[in-house]
Amino acid sequence: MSNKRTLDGFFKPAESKRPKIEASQEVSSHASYPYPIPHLPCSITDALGFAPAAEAKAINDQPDLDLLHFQPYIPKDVQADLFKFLRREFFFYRVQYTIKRGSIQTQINTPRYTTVFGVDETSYFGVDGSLLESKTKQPVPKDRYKCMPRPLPQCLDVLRKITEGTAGETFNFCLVNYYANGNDSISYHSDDERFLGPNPAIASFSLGAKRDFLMKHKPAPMSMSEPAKPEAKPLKLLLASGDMILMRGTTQTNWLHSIPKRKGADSGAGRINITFRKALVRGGTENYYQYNVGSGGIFRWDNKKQEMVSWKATEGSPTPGPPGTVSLTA
DNA sequence: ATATATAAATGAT
DNA sequence: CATCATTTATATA
Repeated sequence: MSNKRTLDGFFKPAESKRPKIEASQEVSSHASYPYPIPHLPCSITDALGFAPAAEAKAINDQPDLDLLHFQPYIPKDVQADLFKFLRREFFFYRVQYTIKRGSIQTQINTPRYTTVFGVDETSYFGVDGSLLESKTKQPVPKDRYKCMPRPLPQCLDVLRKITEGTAGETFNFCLVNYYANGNDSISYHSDDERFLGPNPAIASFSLGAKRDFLMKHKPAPMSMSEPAKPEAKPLKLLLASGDMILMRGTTQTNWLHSIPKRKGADSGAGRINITFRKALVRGGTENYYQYNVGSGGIFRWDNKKQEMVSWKATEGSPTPGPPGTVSLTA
């Protein structure tokens, strides 16, 4: 289609206003994706060259705590575009399960949307997108994984590389969470799974709505009767769009963190959280895909409804976005 | 089975 | 009422 202005177009201001972000023609495709994911628009990629946009504030004045807070990391002028791009292009899952409370079955909707990319260090993706063994460079046996690992799409891989440079660490996994509103949350936990190794570094990005991030030291193991320890007050950080926190050292083994539910002001706005981490062994891959993808359906952002809607995997109807040339892999 | 994890429910300010 | 801290219930390893 031609970009020449027509008389018709002249009287349609909506047409000229629309493309705020230049659409990228290329996409990341992979057999494990429900549909191809567009590459990052170069306006965003270019701006990311200036990241980190601020020097980090070190937060290490408490026992076993070692973290850096970049406010922001993503340059201000593209932070909103990046948020919208990712929310629009990614496929999400809302893991649900049922439990019995007393006698009544209740359905639990995991209070956030999730999606995940990556594979642990024992494997990597070849240029054609196939999984290879790190050790032998041979194809991994078909039954090695119960899940189907997904390579990072280009748009995340760009961010990954920049983050690796800042952190002085390498990452092979990317977890993406979407907190649709103040009712979405995650309760206190640590990212201290064994498959991450002893002192995992985790880079966590915030985009979209501001949310509180609470951290508290793990309770000391209860010893016999005597020492009732006074629990220290949780540390509260307000995470804004474009911020990044790098958690390292002994932080994960000794601290818990959470995103609590929030009412009021920002409660209607969505927040995307992106974490980069490194899984060392197979178990990490299985775990992450099990708990962040599960077996439920796909959700996508509906710009008209301004909410996540379940996405029908009807044949051949891929992205609402522009069809482009297909790159072989991320 | 003991321990850990997670979200809901409850109680307090 | 919103937030915070604690407890409860269940699941899973």
